[in-house]
Amino acid sequence: MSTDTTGTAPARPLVMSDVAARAGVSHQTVSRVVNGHPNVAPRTRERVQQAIAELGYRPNAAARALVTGSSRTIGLITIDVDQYGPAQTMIGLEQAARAAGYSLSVAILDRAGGLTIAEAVDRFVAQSVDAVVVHTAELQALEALEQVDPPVPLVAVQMGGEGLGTTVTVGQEAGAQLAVDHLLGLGHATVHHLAGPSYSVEARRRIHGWRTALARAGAAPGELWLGDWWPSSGHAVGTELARRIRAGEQVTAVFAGNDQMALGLMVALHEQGITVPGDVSVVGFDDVPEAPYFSPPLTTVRQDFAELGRRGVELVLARLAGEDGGSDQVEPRLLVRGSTGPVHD
Amino acid sequence: MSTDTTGTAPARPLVMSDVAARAGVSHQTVSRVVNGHPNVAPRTRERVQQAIAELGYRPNAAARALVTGSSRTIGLITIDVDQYGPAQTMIGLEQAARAAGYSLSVAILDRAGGLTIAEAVDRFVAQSVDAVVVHTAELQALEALEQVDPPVPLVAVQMGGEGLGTTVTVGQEAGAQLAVDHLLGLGHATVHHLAGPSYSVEARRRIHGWRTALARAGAAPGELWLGDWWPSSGHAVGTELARRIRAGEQVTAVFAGNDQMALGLMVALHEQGITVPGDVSVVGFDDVPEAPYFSPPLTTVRQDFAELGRRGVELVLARLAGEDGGSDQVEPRLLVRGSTGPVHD
DNA sequence: GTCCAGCATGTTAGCGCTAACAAAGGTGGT
DNA sequence: ACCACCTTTGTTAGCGCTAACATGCTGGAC
Repeated sequence: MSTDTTGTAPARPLVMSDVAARAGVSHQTVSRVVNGHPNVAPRTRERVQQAIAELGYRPNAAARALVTGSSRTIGLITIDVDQYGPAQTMIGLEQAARAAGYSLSVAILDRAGGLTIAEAVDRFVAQSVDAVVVHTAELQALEALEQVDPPVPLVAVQMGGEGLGTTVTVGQEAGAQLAVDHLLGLGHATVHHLAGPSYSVEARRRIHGWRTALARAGAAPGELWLGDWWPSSGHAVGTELARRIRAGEQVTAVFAGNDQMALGLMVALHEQGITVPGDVSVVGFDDVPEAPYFSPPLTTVRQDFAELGRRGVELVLARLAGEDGGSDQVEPRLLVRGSTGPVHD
Repeated sequence: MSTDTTGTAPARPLVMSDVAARAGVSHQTVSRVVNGHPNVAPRTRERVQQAIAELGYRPNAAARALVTGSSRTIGLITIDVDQYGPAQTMIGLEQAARAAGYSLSVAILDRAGGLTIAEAVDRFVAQSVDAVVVHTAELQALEALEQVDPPVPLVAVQMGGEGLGTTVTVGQEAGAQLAVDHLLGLGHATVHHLAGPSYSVEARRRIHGWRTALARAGAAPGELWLGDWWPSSGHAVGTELARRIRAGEQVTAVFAGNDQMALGLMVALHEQGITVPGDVSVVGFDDVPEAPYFSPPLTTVRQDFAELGRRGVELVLARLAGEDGGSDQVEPRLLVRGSTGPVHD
């Protein structure tokens, strides 16, 4: 791919003075061209650029990082990238970062505690990253984060914490409200909630939004169950729920904390002879690509995960430019499909 | 998290000579301790380590990279991390890399061509990464890769290409064979295949495995359809297939190239009144976490994606240690669930 | 006791780059 | 014609670290 007029691959890596020699200038002039400094004569600039192209020269990032103190790298601390949402956010982040000339270094936390947030931040600082983005909704991580005071900007994405400075979040409360209002609008007396695990800040905020929306509408409080985001937990809750419905309890609407739990729930209800949306309406959260192909197709609240990542980078750049950046929020929206319908009595 | 007996956060970043001064030794001795060199007196070593701990010193990675030419970073070029498999592989890679003391820098290709493989490799080389791992099954990327000759080890993961040097792959042919044999064993006359897109090397290898398995068993050749990995393409094929079945065609077994297409296919068949596995048996590929909760639960071929990532790092380390490493393969296995059954006539 | 091996530690140079300063050349106002 | 000033280019120093070499010391062989 690289133009190489000499015909041979350079054994020794090229350095700035190789380019300088070829262009007949000093290495400093090459540096000025590479970094786009203004005071270079157009003809000189052109000659240097040609030498760079002919040689296929690339500046050494380590040397540059050493002298400038900046590596043009953003460190991303994330978790659960095997889930659709976090993966999408990472994609959004990487692309926005690259567009701004930064590369992305990634540390993946695991619940087993192989790496703590503080360690990850520490590693990134030693790596001279220019900023750290933390993408997690874990309460524990959030608490740990408050202890950390890195010498570089730190931006939190999808965490609902207070006192954390720069943060981008999805409007979880608004999303929950959308789901609840939709179900109440269909005539359901109340809405029950299958929430994500208690260590998740997102889950907590959805619970809060759900409670608030019910209260605001004057509906009876619903029941709360906790899952772990995965289909199996939805399945377990669904099995128990079906038993209670057959025993005569009135449960007609469930708002699940994510699509995967909604899936498990619907399958369990179906296995037990409860129909969706005939007997029970179900709303999910996320809008994973499979959601339209569940049986029935899932009504859900879409989060724009990639946008979250892009906004995260925007905040990073703002902080790097010395601005405050403040905090930002991405708004979710409701997609009505086949898993919700009016109450049948 | 860091011990800080001075009580104040250091404004100026700590350098090696700060530690040296505190421990009463030269900066070189500190360097020796940090790098675990043998010829340091135990008492001196201890004193230095204590100074490091007290000060919270971390060596500057850029300076080290500059002088050693190694950044202890592995560059990962990947694609489709929003799919379960690639995301899992990335997790496996990151954890294995971190365990070996390397950090991971990530570049995400997109089909829109925002970044080419050659550019990504180039960027990583300029970043002084110690090795590059490419994780993609795109034919185009594979071809581009053959043009690239980076000055660092390059390991390909999940690409079935030849002439690419060090490679880790999942045994796609073996996986396809498992699926076909299972279906033939249930009495199906032949097996049709809903494959992934033609730019995918994995898809091609599964097609090859499927053809071979049918031929080896003496079964009639099946029909081939191409999808794009996503549920919607499976749905389109399923709709057409149902029409033909109702028109009297004999189609009783389909092997789908991944679980998501199998999902779309099953939903379409169901919508058209064709039962699974009563009328048609379906086998998927991947074993995504949702697969047991499809209707019916999906029989599928599990790939151990995380293992793929770990093996990739093993090969990188072998190459870095000067060994050949050769190539490696991870074997898939069949999980029989509810979407396959005997033929009904 | 002498000598040299071998260990512990210090000193120096330099990785490739950018920042700061220095020098040379050109321009325009008077 | 002269000087002030700006533009262009070059020279030098140093970022924080490791490698290579230098030094001083201890201890066993003879």
